[in-house]
Amino acid sequence: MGRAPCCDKTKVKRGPWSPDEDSTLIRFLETHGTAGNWIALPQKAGLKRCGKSCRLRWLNYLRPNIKHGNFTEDEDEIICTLYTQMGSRWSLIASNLPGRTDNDVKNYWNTKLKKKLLAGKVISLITTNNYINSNKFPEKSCNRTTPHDLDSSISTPPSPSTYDHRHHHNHLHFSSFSSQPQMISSSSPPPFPILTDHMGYGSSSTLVNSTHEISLMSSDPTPHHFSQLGHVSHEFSTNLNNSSSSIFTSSQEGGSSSVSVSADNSSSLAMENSSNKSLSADGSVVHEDLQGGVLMDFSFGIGGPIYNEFVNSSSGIWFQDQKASHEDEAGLSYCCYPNLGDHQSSSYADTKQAQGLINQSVINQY
DNA sequence: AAATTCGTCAACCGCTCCTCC
DNA sequence: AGGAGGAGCGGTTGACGAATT
Repeated sequence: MGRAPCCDKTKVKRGPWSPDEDSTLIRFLETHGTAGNWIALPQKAGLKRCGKSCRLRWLNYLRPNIKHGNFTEDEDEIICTLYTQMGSRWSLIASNLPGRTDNDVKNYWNTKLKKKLLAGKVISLITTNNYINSNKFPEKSCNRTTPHDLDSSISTPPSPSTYDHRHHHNHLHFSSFSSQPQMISSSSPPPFPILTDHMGYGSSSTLVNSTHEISLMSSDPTPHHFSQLGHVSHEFSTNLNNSSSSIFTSSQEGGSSSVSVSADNSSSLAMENSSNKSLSADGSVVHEDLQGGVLMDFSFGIGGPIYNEFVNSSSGIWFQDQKASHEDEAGLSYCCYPNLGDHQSSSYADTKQAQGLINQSVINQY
């Protein structure tokens, strides 16, 4: 037997509030206050609303000194800092931002700040890693995020009791497949840049090894079997000892993506995409010089921009498509597992195959 | 120009927390 | 101590305008 609902849902009005309702609520609250009982308030005020709805309307919209929109850089910073420290405790975070409501902060985080931070973090992460000149693979690790843990790829806030600030310094933290987030520091220097692109529908990837050779890998139609392509129809350079080399691949939608890899001592990678529209709206990062990191895939032609994918070579990062454009693509995720040797995959057409492969490999190897 | 997709955000839902009796 | 019920919270939904195809 469940708990009785707070009001009769069939007898209360729902949906957007009218100006009349707003003024009725404001007048009542200014005169009487809540009298410590929101549930009884609508009846007293003459509103055909649920008490909870009244409370929400007042707290999030009508009460004095509410600020809407236009979060400042300072506020961004506060939100990011507090989110890192305490997670999605929106009311607590909002209490540090005068005039902001928990709902506002939550919406802002979910719609804008998360993406902004993600892009920034990726740059930050990549900037901290200098791995073109490294020639050793990191220790075995299985740092992964689940497709549902996009937040985790930014930084999974641990529970306050276990959080150790010493480990939170300019590294991404990943949670494993276990339901409980884990703090795993990506302290091992990543080995080599690895990039993948979706040349055609099958999985393909480009692997840059310690001698700066590039291998283009592709899966045949059979899952679990990857083989090195004998040849590729894409122009690429096999010599990264030059100060600058380029790899050209084609995106699925026909636009061509150009990745310039500079393998000189500065260990920088510059990337650009000649198909502007295939960049995500918030993908300005691809125009920046990235230190020792490689952008994976630029976009999929599935009806809209997606988050750009990056890989930190010591840790796979899962990125999830935004809202599915097509039903059967709902919840797609892309993955990269640099620590699994040659097996790289990100093409959405075989995500499930890759996932199966990766999961098996993980079981076998870790 | 119309259709489709995306982004935003107010509002809702259901759960836990807290207080009072 | 424990049960009832209101308050508070965080996740999610859905309407709607904007942007894109």
